Amino acid sequence: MANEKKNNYVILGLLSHSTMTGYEIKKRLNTTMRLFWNASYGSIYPTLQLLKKEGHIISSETTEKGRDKIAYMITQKGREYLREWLEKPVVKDELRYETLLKLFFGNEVGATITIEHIQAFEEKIKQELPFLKASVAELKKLDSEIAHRYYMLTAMFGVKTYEAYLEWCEDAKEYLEQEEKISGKLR
Amino acid sequence: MANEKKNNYVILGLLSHSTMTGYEIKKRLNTTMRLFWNASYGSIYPTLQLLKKEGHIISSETTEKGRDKIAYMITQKGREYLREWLEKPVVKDELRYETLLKLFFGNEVGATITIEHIQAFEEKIKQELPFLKASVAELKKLDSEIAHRYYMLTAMFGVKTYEAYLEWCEDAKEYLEQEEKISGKLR
DNA sequence: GACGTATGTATCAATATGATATATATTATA
DNA sequence: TATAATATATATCATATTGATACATACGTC
Repeated sequence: MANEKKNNYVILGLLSHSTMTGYEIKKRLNTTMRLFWNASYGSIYPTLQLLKKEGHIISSETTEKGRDKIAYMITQKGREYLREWLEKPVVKDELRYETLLKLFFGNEVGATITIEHIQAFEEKIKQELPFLKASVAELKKLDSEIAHRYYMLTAMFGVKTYEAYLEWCEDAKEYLEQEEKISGKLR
Repeated sequence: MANEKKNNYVILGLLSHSTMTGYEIKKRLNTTMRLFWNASYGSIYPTLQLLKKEGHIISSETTEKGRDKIAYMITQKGREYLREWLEKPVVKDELRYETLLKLFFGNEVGATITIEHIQAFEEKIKQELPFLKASVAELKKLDSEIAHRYYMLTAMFGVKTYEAYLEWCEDAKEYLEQEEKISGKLR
């Protein structure tokens, strides 16, 4: 098996929820899904064209007030292709924390700079957490609509992990501040 | 600015710790760093050749018992190049949870299959967590060696997040099992 | 009327993956 | 003691993906 082209499934998945344009797909990835996936325009538009050629989706072009837009809809064939993949076990979760990478090599630049990286990470998480919590609260109200319950799972995941991140940030900063004192004394 | 070529820094970072072969670099990524980064042979070997050409590393070839190996060592220039990057703020942490992706589209295949994905995720985490905890315990003993303290930070991160993952797995399964009952009744 | 932001589609060089090929060394197993 | 499996070691390549950029219209606001 060659390279898997996950984008096929990401796009089909979103189109299984509703008809969308490429632009709207990107917006979903940047909002609802930002916690666990991303894809660039450079992969979205070509993939849409391929999926269409393969009969997994169909398109309908409209001109709204002078601006062209192409909305895509999943076909039965596309739905089956998606399901096949969804039923297969997960191959690999792929995490690339640039923050942790810089931390891991932190000895090269010292505790002060490393603490700054942790601080920046903490601030970003603190900023996003309230929105995640608001999502969970709102989704709770829509509990009876089964489709929303799968979104809920990912939002719950976000809250749990983000809270763990924040706990770690405090621990990590404290741990490094000890070092700063030690190496400060030695100098 | 074009594409950043993070592999440059990953490799230089590892070589800042000690002299290594390409194979050893890959092994580190698969073990110590697996929690937060990965890179393939297909990028490691070409990058080593490029870094050498740019004077960021030097190589020494040896033939040990008929098997060739090329060990790479970081230069002063390489160290400065690495430091420059380490001092810059983090651009973006990139998380691609295939598990969450399949969950998010779970409505297409239903609760039973989705629970299986959660179960598989949980088992993987449960298997790895003890090793992470053992790392933390061992690194605690080496506390006085400052270089190890940065590794410790990432191991601590692993323990905190993995424990959060496990809590979420229980919540998520319970949440979905409710649905199974509901839709079971409706059928 | 000008400026910034949002909607919308598209392309491309640079980068990275995953598979595969090729060899030798070491360890386990029959 | 053969032999199979696994570990060490380097390398290449088709395919996938990013990040940047280009182009154009629409809308809000100062």
